[in-house]
Amino acid sequence: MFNPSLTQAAAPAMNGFIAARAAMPKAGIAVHERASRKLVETQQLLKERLAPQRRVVHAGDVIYQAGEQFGNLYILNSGFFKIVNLSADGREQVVGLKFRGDWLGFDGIAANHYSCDAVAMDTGEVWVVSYEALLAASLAEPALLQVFHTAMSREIAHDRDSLMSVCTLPADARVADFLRYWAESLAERGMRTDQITLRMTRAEIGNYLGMTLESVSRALSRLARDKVIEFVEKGRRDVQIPDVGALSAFVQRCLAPAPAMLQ
Amino acid sequence: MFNPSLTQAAAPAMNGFIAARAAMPKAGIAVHERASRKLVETQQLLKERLAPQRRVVHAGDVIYQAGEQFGNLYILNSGFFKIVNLSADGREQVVGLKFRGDWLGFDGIAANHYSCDAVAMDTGEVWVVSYEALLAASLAEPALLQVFHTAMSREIAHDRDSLMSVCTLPADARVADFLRYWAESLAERGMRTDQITLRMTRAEIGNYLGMTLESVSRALSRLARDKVIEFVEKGRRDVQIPDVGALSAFVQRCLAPAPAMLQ
DNA sequence: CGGACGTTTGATGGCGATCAACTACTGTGG
DNA sequence: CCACAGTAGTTGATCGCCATCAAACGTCCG
Repeated sequence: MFNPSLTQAAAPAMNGFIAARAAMPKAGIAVHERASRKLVETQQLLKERLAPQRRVVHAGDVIYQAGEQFGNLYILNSGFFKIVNLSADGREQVVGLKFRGDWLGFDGIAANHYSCDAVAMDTGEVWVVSYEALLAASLAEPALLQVFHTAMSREIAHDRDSLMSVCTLPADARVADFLRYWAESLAERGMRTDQITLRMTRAEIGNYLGMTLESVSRALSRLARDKVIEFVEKGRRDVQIPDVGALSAFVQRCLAPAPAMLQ
Repeated sequence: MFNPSLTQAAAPAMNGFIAARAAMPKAGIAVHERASRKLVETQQLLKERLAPQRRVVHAGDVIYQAGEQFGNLYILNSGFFKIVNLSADGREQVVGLKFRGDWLGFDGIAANHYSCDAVAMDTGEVWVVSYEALLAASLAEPALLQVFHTAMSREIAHDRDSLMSVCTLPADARVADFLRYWAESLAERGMRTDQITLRMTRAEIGNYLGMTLESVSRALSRLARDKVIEFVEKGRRDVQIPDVGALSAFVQRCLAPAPAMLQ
């Protein structure tokens, strides 16, 4: 893992757009406010036009599982979900995390059955929408289709980012990037990000990031030692993140080839 | 990498459906014929209802790149593409491979600009369809929408499988699984699978699989030594795969904890 | 023919997996 | 209330896979 190998074959034509996004300063806050408002609007639209069945879930509840007949899409109104992929030989892999406003069940459309398990990690509420009903309703309200496509598109884009993290970052950086992602996700939804409660065990985080629970634990200890995060007293499940930017900086530090001692 | 760690936390409730799919015997051929026919029908539908602009591409051509304004979706009618993700700090990662019938550009819908580069790896033809035009046309022909959603859904499902491979398989198995995926992709499209031409360098394959080009090379040598694949004389770019099943078996062998010498 | 590029193969080292021991929190029953 | 599992997390010691470095070879193309 952690191979800048392609770079040695194809020169990385550094992209101005991408670089600009990274350089984005404190404008992030305004961006998050806008995103958060948009989310509320979208949820409102869905509620009005689809009148979805609401379903309360608790940690451990499975909302659909691999192999089950497809039919519904689920919109997460509160709580957290993990998406778990299963292989024929019994391997299991956390392939996604879902927050408020995210949709679940897209993977079922193509094959007409779901290909993953969707498991609640906390108390929450999901809205159940039949795929057929969504299509029908979107004839009257095209904005529904737009919302639906946007959710799918976001999922695709994020899955690619996940793959990139796993393929190009060393273990410590992956954990830092994971925390950054989690904090970003909360921020976009207008939630606090300075103190977050990880709803996953070290084993689950490790599985998601392609490493062992011990490595996750060590990485977190290292992050705490470097004051990038801080553990809240009594219980290592809560993490304080004074500065999300410090997490990004930590990732970059992991990628830096050598400290460049002199000069 | 290569961690069955989650299993130690959450018992893998082995899923009958998944197991059944793996056990699928020679029925695969019929499945592929059906898929291939379906593909032709779908392409026909798209051609008739959308009258897409056709564009011939050659190896190296970039059909869209990260940051570019979104507007079009692209349907691959022939040839091969790679999708390359770029990070702000210059890392680049091959996050997807596209074959005939696949769509490109979904990642642009959400943010209204593409987030990856789409690069041709061979001569081919893509059909250019404006997203707006697609939505408009699908009012008259709902089947278009179904085709579109199916393509997105398949992409999501496959991205998850990729993540699982990278996270749970050791290097040799990843390469074997990659070849199996490539052969499967060709088979589904009615193409020959016994002899395939990899249109990627070892460095590109390695990048896609999260390992170095040297590891890819060694893995291929090992596969050849075990007679799972065979190199065609003159040029290590062509690979013969006498039996795709042998690749799956090789993956399982890599996962098997110990040879279990006795008994 | 020479240079660029892709590939193979060997030698070595380091990151992270594995194994193991210990601590801390939680809930259960005496 | 405490004893107690049982679960989750931390930390250390060791090992092995794979990255890295290095050298050589084959192929392609000017």
